Amino acid sequence: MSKSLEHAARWFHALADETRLRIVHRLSEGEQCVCDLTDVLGTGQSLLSFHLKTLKEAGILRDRREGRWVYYSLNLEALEEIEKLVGSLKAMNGRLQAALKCCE
Amino acid sequence: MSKSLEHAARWFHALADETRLRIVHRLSEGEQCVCDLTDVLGTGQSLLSFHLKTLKEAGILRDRREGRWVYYSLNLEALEEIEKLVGSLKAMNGRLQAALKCCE
DNA sequence: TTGACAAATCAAGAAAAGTTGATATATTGG
DNA sequence: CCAATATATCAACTTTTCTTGATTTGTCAA
Repeated sequence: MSKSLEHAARWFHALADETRLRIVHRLSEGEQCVCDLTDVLGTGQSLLSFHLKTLKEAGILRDRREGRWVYYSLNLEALEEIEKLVGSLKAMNGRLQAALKCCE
Repeated sequence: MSKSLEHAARWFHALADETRLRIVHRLSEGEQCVCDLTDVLGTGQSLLSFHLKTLKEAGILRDRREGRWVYYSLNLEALEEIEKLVGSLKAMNGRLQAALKCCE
């Protein structure tokens, strides 16, 4: 755990922003090119680029260039790891609860 | 989803810090009083208080006063919701993949 | 090759979050 | 009630992150 803390924190930080969550949600429908994501933000293109970079560097998105366009998609492995991590945080606690329940 | 985005972002933000993850990890062993958590941080007590507050306000921790001491514990429901949320982000994508696989 | 479009990068400023030390509040034991 | 201990809050400061507009890079089509 201790070594992966930094990594985990980076994951959560990447998800800790409404706009980025909106992007991830959009991409959960499947791969999309940047140009199709522009409407997610009311504002400038550079900001979208910034958020995409943040998510990509955290390992949550992958990108792929195809001619003029760049396509982004979710990295499902990362999301799975995050899901497991969250699960593991409550896991031990749950076990303790269960253990206590049996001894009431 | 759209209405809960802000809430979700607050959850992830609360978890987007190594120290707070360390606290959560500690608490996954069960409820602990603040005084037992002081060693999680190398530094001052007010900082610990700040991080606990951040986690509590995000709904991830509960607190309970018992005499002079305040005990913090995980809010398992919140962690479960977070886990489900992360799962749902990859879910549709997974379904699409599965759907495609069957038609190869 | 040039012009047009997609996307990334950069620099500068604004906003938010983290950190620190000092002080306040609450509770209990003496 | 007073002194001691646990925890929270506050104000000031530092650091990080977000946002914007301008510039750059890459790719294609004419």
